Amino acid sequence: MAPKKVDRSARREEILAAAVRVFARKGFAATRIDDVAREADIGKGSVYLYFDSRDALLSAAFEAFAARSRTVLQQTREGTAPPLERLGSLVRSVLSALADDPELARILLDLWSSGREESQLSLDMPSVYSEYRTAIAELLGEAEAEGTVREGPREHYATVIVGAIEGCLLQWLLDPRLPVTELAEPILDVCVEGLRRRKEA
Amino acid sequence: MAPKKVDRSARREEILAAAVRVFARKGFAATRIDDVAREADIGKGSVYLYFDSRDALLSAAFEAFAARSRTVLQQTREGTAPPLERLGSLVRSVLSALADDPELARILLDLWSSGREESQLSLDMPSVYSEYRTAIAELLGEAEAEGTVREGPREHYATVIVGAIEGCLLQWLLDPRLPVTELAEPILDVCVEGLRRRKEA
Amino acid sequence: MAPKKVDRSARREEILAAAVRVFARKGFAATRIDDVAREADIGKGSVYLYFDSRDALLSAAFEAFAARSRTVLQQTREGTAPPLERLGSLVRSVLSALADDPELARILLDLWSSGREESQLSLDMPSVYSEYRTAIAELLGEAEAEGTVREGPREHYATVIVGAIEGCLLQWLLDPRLPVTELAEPILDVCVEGLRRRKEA
Amino acid sequence: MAPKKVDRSARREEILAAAVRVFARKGFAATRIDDVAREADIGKGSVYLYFDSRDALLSAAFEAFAARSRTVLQQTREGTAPPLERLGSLVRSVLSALADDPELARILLDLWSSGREESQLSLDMPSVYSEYRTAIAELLGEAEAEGTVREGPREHYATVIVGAIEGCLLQWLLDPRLPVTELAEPILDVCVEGLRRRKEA
DNA sequence: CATGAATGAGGATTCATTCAT
DNA sequence: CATGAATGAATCCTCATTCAT
Repeated sequence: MAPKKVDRSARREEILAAAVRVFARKGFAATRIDDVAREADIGKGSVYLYFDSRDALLSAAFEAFAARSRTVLQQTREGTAPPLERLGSLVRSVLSALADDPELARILLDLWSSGREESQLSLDMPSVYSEYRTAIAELLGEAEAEGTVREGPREHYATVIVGAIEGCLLQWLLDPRLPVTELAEPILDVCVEGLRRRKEA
Repeated sequence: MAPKKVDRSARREEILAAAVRVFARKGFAATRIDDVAREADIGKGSVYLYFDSRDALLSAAFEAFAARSRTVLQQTREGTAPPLERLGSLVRSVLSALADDPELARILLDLWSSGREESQLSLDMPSVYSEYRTAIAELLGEAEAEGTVREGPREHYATVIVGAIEGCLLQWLLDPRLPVTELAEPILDVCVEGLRRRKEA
Repeated sequence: MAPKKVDRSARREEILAAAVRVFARKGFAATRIDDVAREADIGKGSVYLYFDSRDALLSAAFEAFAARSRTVLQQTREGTAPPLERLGSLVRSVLSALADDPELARILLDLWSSGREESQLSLDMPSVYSEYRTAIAELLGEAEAEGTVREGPREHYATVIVGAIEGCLLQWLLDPRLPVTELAEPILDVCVEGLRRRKEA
Repeated sequence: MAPKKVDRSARREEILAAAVRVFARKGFAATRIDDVAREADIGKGSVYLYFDSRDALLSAAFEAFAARSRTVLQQTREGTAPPLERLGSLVRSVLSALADDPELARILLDLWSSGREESQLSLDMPSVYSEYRTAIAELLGEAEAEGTVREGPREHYATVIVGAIEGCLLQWLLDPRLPVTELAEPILDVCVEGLRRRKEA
C-alpha cells in the first residue's frame, strides 16, 4: 500500500556505484559481496534484492560502460562536421569520458578479462569494439570520399585507431601516473596525420 | 651443473607450460590447481614441489612474458638499421611473437588484470610497458635527430605507438577472428607515417 | 604410486553409516553436513570426496535400503515353501530386518518424504513398494491356485498387506515404544487369516 | 463476538489453506514463507500477523488434521451400530476424508516426518495414532464380548488395522495412481475377516 | 492492519594447501 | 620425489523474521 520510499532503481544504482568503486579498488576477482554491501552501507542480503548474483554486478557495470560507449558513438554518427573532425571529437570524448569517471575506467581490465568469448558471463565486449571499428571505418570512408585521407584498408586502419585509444587507456590503467587526457592530441597527431593525404611529393 | 638441476628445471617448465595452456583456455580466475596438474599429467601435490602457490604460477607466466618482451627490446636496441626501420621490426616482432604463441598471448588479459598497481601479486606489468615506451621514445629521438620524423612530444608519441600495438592485441584477444598478424603493416602505415616529416608543407 | 591405505569404498561406507546415524537422530532436513562430518570424525570437506552433495547422502541411504528390500524379496521369490508360508517369512524378514537396524529404519520417514514423485531427489521409492506388491500378489496367486485363499482382487489385497507392514513400521517410527518385532504374528494373524479360504461356505 | 474476530479467524484459515496447498505441492522443507504469501495473495509480512513462525503453519496444519481425526473417532465412539460395522465405517471415513481433501493428505508425509519424537516441532503425531489404536481396540473388545471376533491381542490387532489404513495411504501418497478409495473394502475384507470368529472347524 | 525492504545468521560447497605414505 | 586424501577457511547465496512506513 505504502509507496516505496526509496526508488527501487535509484537504490539499484547506488549499489552498482558502490560495486564499481570496490571493483576499481580491488578488482572483480578479489571483491566479495560483503565488500560491496559494506561500501553501499547496507546488509549483505540486500545486495541480492537488486542483483541476482555477484556476476550480475559485473554485468550491470558492463552495461553502464557499454551504454556510455553507445552514446558517444551515436553522437559521432549524428555529427555534421567534416569526418576527420568528428573522428577527433570521438577520440577526445572517449578519453575524457573515462578520465571523468576513473572508477568505471578502472574496471575496464576486469571487463576485458570477463568479456572474452569463452567466459561464463556474457558481456559481449567484442561487440563494443566492433561497433567502434565500424563507426571509425565509416568516418574514414567519408574522408576518403572527400579526398582528405589516402586510400587503404579502412577496416584495419580503424582497428589501429581503436587500438591506439584503448592501448593508451590500458597503459594508464596499469600506471595511473600517465596523463591520459593529454594523450588525445598525440593520438590524433599520430593517427590522423598518418592517414592524411599528402600534398604530393 | 647438478644432474638433478636440469630435470628439475625442465619439469618446472613443463608445469608452467601446462598452466599457461589452462590459463589461456579458462582464464586464471577459473583455473584450479587440479586442472593444471591434470594438464601436466602429474599429481596435484607435485605442483607445489615446483611452485610455491597458485599465484606463483601466474607470476612465472608473467616472467616468461616479460623475459620475451625484454629480448625483443634488446634486439631492437642492438640493431644498427635506421631508427624507423628498427621501429618497424619491433612492431612486427611483438605481433608475430604473440601470434606464434597464442597461448601466452591469451593470458595477457589476466596478466593485465593482475598487474595493476593495487594487485596482490606483484607482476610489475607497468615496467614492461614503461620499457617499451622508453625504447620507442629513443628510436623517435634518433629519427628526429636524423630529420626523418617531425618534432613533437616523443614520450607521448611512444605511448600512442605502444598503445596501438597493445590495443590491436586487445581487440584480437576479445575477438580471435581479427587477423592480428595482418595488423603490423597498418600499424606502421598509420603510426610511422603519422610522424614522418613531410616533404614540405 | 602409494596404494590407498584406506579402501575408498570402505571409507564411503563409514561416512554413509555416520550420515544414517545422524539422519536417524535429527531427521534429514535438520542434518548439516557438519554434523555428518563430526559423526564420522572427519573434516567437513572430506564428505565431498565421497559424496557429491548432501542430497547424495540421502540417495545413498535410499540405495542401501532399496538393496536390502530387493534382497528380501529375492529370497521370497526363490523360496520353495508353500506360498502362505513364504508370505509369512517375508513379513517376518521385513520387520526383523528393520528392527535389527533401527538406524536405517528411522530414516524411512525421510525417505518417504523425499521419495514423493515431485521431489528433487529421485529416490524412486514408489518402485520399492510396487515390487513388494507384485511379489505378494504373486504369492497370493499361487495360494489361490492351491485353494488355500479365497478369490478376490489380489492386487488390492497385496496393497493392504504391504500397507499393514509399512503402517506398523510407521507407528513404531512415530512411537518407538511399540514392540515392532512382536507385530509380525498379529499381522499374519489378521492378514493371512483374513484371506484364508473358510472350511466351508 | 467481536466483529473483527470473525474476519481475523477467517483470514487465518485462508492463509492456512494456502499453506497447505503449497506444502502439498512442494513439501514443507521446500516451502518458503514467500510461496505461502503469494498463494494466499497477501504480503509476506502479513503471514506473521496470523502465525508466529513458519513452523507454526505446519503445526496448524497438523491441528486441522488431528481435529478431523478426532471428529471421525468421536463419531465412531458415538455410534450405536454393531462394533464391526462401526469399524467398517471408521475405515471408510478415514480413507474418504483424505481422498476428499487430497491436499491435506499429501502433507501427511511431512507431518509424519516432523511428528517424530525427537523433532523440534511438537506435533504429537504419536497421540493421534494412539487414539486410533485405542478406539479400535475398544471396538474389538466389544466385538469379542459379542463373540463376533475371536480372542487375541487386541492392542496388536488394532495396531495392524491402523497400520493397514495408514500403510495404504502411504502407498497412495508415494504413487498417486493407486486407487485409494477402492481400498477401503479390501482393507475390511482382509482385516475384519481375519479377525472374525470362525464358524468352527 | 498490511506491507515488503532490509537484515544477517546459517549452511552448502569449493579449493588451495598440507602431509603421511 | 611424488602423490592424492584430508582439511577447513572462505564465500556465495537463501530465507525466516523484523519493523518502519
